[in-house]
Amino acid sequence: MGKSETARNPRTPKKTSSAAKAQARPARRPAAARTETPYHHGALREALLKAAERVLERDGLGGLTLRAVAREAGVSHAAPTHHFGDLTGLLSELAAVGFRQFNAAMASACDDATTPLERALARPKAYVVYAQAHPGMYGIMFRTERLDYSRPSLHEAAEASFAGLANAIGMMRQEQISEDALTLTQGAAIARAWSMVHGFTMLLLDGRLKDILDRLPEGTTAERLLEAMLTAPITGKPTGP
Amino acid sequence: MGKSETARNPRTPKKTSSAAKAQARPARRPAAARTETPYHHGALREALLKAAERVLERDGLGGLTLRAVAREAGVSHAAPTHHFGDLTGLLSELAAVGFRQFNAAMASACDDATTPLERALARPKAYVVYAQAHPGMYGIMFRTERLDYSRPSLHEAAEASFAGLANAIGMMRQEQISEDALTLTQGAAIARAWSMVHGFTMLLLDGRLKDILDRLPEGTTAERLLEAMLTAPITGKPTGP
DNA sequence: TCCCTATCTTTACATCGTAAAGATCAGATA
DNA sequence: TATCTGATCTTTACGATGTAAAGATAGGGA
Repeated sequence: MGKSETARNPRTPKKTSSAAKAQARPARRPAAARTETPYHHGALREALLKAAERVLERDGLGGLTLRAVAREAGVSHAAPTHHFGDLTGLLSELAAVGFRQFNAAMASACDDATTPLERALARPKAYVVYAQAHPGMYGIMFRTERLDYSRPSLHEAAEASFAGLANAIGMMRQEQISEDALTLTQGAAIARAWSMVHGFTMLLLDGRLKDILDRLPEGTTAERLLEAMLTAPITGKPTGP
Repeated sequence: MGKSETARNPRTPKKTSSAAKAQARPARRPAAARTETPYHHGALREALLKAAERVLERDGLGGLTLRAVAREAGVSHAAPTHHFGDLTGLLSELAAVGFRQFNAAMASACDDATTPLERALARPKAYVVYAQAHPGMYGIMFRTERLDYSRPSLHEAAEASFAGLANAIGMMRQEQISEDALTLTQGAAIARAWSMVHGFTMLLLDGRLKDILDRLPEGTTAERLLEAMLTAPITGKPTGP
């Protein structure tokens, strides 16, 4: 507290004497042996992303700033610029990390399912479980407006996420989902599944389902409500509000 | 461009001479006759909310700052503080305005419906139409994290919105929705309807449904997709080719 | 050995939210 | 009528943020 913006291992700022140089850091830095970061970090990009994840979990979306991330990584506040350009760049790369985590969680959940009902519910449940476990990351992925989907890493990760969803819907409907054309029914099925789970998750994270949950039978959990929501019988009429 | 933060009708800053006073503004301000704002605005609170709405439509969520709103209203940057406390206060009151607009649009749309199918689809369609017409306001209502629901105006407006939704579900299911208790089936129906429409809207506004829409038959609109999404059975086998 | 380029730091600036103190006005009070 | 008081608005100030630009430093090839 009270430290002036940067707190590295103190280094002589002006002197370029090679003696001080040799004393201050290892002569050659033998491939990730030192934990003390020298002037050139070596893997600052990854370090910044991990620092950003820590800041996000600790301080939430509002606390995730370029300077806070740089502070957490122990570098100057302008260091991230060289690796991510601007805040949008950092957020986009972080969102890409999130999408990859997310996709991995999905794939893992689907592998564990055996019965058809389990296979149908595994994905949406994993979706909500991930969001609840990483609300900050989910916010980066789906709440932030400052994302640049033209960045290849983010584009690919998000695309993979969508492809996984479309594929799951196709599996459930026992038909092949074409890459370049969809019937209205297919599109509606995908949009419905995605909208339902995504909407449920956002409302849940925003605390807007609290009123409903409180009025449900004692001890009804969000997962149980999700399950009921997904498996409810058709009432005969359209399902809109 | 380049004006130094505040631009009111120029006023003598130090002189308190009553002659200059009489010249600079009307003697009594006869109940909203002058458009030139005197020192005491008279209705600054409402003026700030309208200014905020303009800024939101013009510059989007990212451009909506306390200082921008004050600028738009033609007052000093600290003037909003007295009426809204802080940024959270302004956003919350603006969100309340949005919820009231939203509720009015819903009610109006339901009134126009005649057939049962129309009655079922009127609300979700109006929901999406409102969000598309006022994406900034929808963002304030559902995307912002800085909202204070303990403020009565926001709490009531949002509560009314939810009550309208629950009521519509009750009407459709032809049963009374109790105020203090819900069956799991009822809760699931409400959560499903809300999640579906809210999720669809967010995905649509974020441009995430663009891929789907592009792959659908030529000229399929978002509304048509929404309709198909709402009128098709939830689970089951493919109903078409 | 020397220079070149990528990487990181320092410095600077405009903008933002917020707090505090000063200016101004409307109406009550005398 | 004159003064006082509280509400309203402005001015000033401060720390934090994103971003640009210039300086410092290393690593690797000429």
